Amino acid sequence: MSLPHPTTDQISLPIVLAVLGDPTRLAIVRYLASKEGVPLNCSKFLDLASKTNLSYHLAKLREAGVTRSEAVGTSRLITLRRDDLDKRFPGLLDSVIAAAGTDPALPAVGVSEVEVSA
Amino acid sequence: MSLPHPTTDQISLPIVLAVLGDPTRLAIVRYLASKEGVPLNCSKFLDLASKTNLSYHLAKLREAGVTRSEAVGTSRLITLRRDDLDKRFPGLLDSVIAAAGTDPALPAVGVSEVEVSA
DNA sequence: TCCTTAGTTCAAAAGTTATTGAACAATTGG
DNA sequence: CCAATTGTTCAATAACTTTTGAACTAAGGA
Repeated sequence: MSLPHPTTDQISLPIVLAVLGDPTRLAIVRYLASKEGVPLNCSKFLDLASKTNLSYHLAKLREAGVTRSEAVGTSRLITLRRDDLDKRFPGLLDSVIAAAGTDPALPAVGVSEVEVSA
Repeated sequence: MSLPHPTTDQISLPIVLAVLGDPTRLAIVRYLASKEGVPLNCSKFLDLASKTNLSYHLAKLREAGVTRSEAVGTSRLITLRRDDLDKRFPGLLDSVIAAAGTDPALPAVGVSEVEVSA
């Protein structure tokens, strides 16, 4: 870990909700959740926004305590802070992700990599 | 009912999250949840914001589908749309309200009316 | 070393949301 | 009818957020 992250008890509910209230960031979180445990780098999200803009949104997610970003070489490995979020706000992340899955207005997650290694 | 409300399936997750991400509105929702079933009028929230500003925030909550506002005389009776939210996004409202209860950065709810009729 | 890849930073512009006060409308009680 | 109560609307402003492009840093491979 290298970049500044809030500790678990510094995570604030209104900030988490506001951060997840942005469609781009919600899509990022859904994608991370669908690949739970697999650290992803920013390039995985380039279909969602420009590189600069992604940097901005990923920083927001990190600063809110929703994701963890670890610098590895020139990459940032990004993971969901599921354990910490579950500890701090039990059930919240699960219900948000489940809700996103049933909101027909939101795009299906992970559509852009249809069996890449088939 | 008189003012425009979205139907249950028009309720959008990012909009609900963004609306609940504002501290004033989150406080309103927590208060409504603590008085579940009792319709409240705007004056109950005057400690949270000015009258004009409340009108704005209550309209946001209504337009997002979080609350229902019914015009009765010169009052608006405001209730949580718990049934609809639970149907649309199961568990979401509960986990948000529970999370708000355990976030020490948020004020305790319903403090300003300490047994009014004691 | 030089080039490429991965991502950040900065400043500007664009867009959105929140807050305010003054004026307004509608209902109710005297 | 008059006045008070309840809440809305409007326009202005303030404050924030998002998006952009150009310039940058840092690591890794040839």
